[in-house]
Amino acid sequence: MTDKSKEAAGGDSRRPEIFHVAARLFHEKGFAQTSMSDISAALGLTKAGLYHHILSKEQLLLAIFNYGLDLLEREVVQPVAEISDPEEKLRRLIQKHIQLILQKRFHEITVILHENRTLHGKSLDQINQRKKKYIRFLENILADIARKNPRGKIQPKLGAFALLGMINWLYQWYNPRGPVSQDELTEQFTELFLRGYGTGGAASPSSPRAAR
Amino acid sequence: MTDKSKEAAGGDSRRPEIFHVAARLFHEKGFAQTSMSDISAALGLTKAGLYHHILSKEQLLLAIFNYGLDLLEREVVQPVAEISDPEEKLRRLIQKHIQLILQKRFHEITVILHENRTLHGKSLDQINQRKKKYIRFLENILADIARKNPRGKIQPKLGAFALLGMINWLYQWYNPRGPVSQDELTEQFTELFLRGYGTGGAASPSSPRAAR
Amino acid sequence: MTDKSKEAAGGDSRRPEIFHVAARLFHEKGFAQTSMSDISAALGLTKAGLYHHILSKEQLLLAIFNYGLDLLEREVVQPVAEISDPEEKLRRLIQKHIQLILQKRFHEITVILHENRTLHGKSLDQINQRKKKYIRFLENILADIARKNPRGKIQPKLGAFALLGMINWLYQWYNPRGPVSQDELTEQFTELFLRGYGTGGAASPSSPRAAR
Amino acid sequence: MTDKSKEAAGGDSRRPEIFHVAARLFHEKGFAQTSMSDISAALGLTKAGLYHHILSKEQLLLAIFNYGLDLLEREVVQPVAEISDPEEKLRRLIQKHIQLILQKRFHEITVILHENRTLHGKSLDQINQRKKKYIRFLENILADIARKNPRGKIQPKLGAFALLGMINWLYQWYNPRGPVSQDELTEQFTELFLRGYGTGGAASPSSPRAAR
DNA sequence: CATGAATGAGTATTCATTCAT
DNA sequence: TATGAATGAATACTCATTCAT
Repeated sequence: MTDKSKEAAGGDSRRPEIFHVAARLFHEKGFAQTSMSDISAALGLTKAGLYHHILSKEQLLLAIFNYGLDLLEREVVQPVAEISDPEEKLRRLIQKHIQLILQKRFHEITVILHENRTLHGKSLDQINQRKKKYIRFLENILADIARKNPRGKIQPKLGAFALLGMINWLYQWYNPRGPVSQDELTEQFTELFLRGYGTGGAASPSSPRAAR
Repeated sequence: MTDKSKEAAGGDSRRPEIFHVAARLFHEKGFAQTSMSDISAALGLTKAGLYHHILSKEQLLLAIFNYGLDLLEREVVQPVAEISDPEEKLRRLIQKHIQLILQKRFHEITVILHENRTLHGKSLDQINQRKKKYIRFLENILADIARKNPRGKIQPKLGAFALLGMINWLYQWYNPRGPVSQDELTEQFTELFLRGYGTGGAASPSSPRAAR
Repeated sequence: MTDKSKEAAGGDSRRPEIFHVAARLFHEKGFAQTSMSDISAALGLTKAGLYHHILSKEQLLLAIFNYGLDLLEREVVQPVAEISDPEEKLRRLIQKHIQLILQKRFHEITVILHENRTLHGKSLDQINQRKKKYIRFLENILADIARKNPRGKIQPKLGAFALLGMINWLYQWYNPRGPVSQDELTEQFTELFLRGYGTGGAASPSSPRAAR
Repeated sequence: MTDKSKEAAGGDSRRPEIFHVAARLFHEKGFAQTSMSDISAALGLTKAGLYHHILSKEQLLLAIFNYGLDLLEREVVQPVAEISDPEEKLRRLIQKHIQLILQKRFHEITVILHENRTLHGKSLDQINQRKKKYIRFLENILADIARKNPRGKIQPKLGAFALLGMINWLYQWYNPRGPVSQDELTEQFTELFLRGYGTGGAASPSSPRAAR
């Protein structure tokens, strides 16, 4: 509220730009290999100028983490939560999660995935809690499906981590300008996971369009 | 014989120990956040003493990468290559790859998975070639299965990366002292992927025992 | 304006002081034996503070070289170039060159003479070109004299290097507070070289006064 | 006399080779930039092996200095001392000194000229005394000439340093494979200096042959 | 004689951060 | 807001030298 509002979101219009540029650099070179000089230069600021907007390098990383997790909640969790059918929920979650990783604020998400061991103490705890919340959200969907469909033998927890592994690993290899389109990718990953988990193998009516 | 023996494998009995300790530290703190002082202290050496055995921090990382990829070839590729039935090949690869990540030289493998953007130039090229060789090995198995079993609709390339994502992501969450045993994990991941990829869902005769 | 102003000349008022102090230390102890710590301490700065003004030790040396060669051009070449009579040109060059070595920015010039093998690559090429330009300037004067005065049998090139050796060697032995005054030195070196090269031995009207 | 005779010359046949190789490296890269590793590698020894022959890097440099000054005395001073005519003495000294610098043990002599500020304390004093002895030897010759030939007005001390400057500077620029032969160089430098100093300008009967 | 292993002190350089202006 | 100057602590790496074997 006061002028010292570096931590609060209010009144600093350059902060989203700073987060995004920093996230891009953290993604490209790694957090430890990116200097505050790199970031300020990429922003057209001096080092001291950058410090007018942020408190420290670690707080900057924390802000990026929270920004990325905000996106995850807004772009994946919220739309999915509004759906009632569990299988349809899962289909949509896969589609939206892939979409998030591949298109929206790619760098912020990648930093979350890669700079796992970088945060410490309270910051780390806070982030881990938000991550766990998402995992439980996914686990619950899988448990609902399993209840309706006793054919499957996969534990929801293992299914959840398998699915997250499949999707999160994308940042290590998937090239959006390569031969596999995002729609194709989404369709095949959905098919692979749903059939593997023991849910109806046929493609659902909600055929994946990369809804934007 | 000369000082150059740092590059050759011969006659430096402390090198394996150095690799393992360094790999553990790189895994725990990250490559960039681990100082040569950390490594030498963990080895009970001075910094200069450590440099008697290695050429540079980057060469040390490269050596660890190659050591880990040697393990992958010896412990996963070679045993699997001797099998003839494609589906049996895949089952064994999943089992052996999980085993490698969870038990054998855990740190070396984790460093390979995590410190992707750290190497540069020729070292990076060399490592990437070895990685691609493994991916092609897995793709070929999947293609063989698809040929025998036209029911599946998953492209071998996407299947390969999905499987690698599932398994490699383990290092981010799996706790060997947690409630899920390694056998259980192996069984469920095998079931999930094989059924999802479109191969016979019934458990095969080679029920997974974490063969040691 | 940006951090890049290290390379440009503008707006860093401490740079001349830094050059001079560094040149003094390089002269006294040699480039390799002078540490950046020595230089920063002599300037009343920390090491990191020194690096705020310069890019590297090698760039610092290069800057000193160029500064010294600037002096040579301003204090020797330009005044001499305005004279028309070749013999008078030579007398003035000897006087001015001795003056430069013994009085003006002694250290900068000495570093140029002594730290010959220290620069590398492009920096070395650039400096060598500037040096060669001066040698050709002197050679041309000697060639002009030889044309007018066919008595002499000394090749201009050998004459030039002999003269440069005589004068540049001064930094190895001449003590300004010793029994030989700078005027006396100038007079005798002029006499020795002109008579030896085969030009009129009588003292010229421009009797050497160490003009300041 | 005992086995500890590292300092004495006796009983270590590899020492001359070591001196020469070290002198070459000191000349090429400078004393401070040459590591004991460089030297031992160039000799095909280990570092510790090198230390069986020498006491320290500084003692090694001192030994090279003394070796070079031994050469100067043997190859220049002794032959010249046997001549009686002063002018002939001077001619021969010029010829022999140039010869020493350009052919015989080039590196040892160059190190003496260049690594002036490197020695300290007693070693420096000892070397400086030997150097001064040579300068006085040359000064005496010039004084003898001046006594016979009152035409000259150059002080012997200044003449001596001028001549040493001309000749010693050769190591900075003269290329033995260039267009100027060593005989030509010797002849022209002799002519230049003798005429300049005020001694008979005509070439003497002892025309310079690069006596080997 | 020779060596592999080791070291204490030092080197140039970088970095996140601060502060007077 | 912004900056130029500055810093304390750290970083990867090197070096001359020693010593048990």
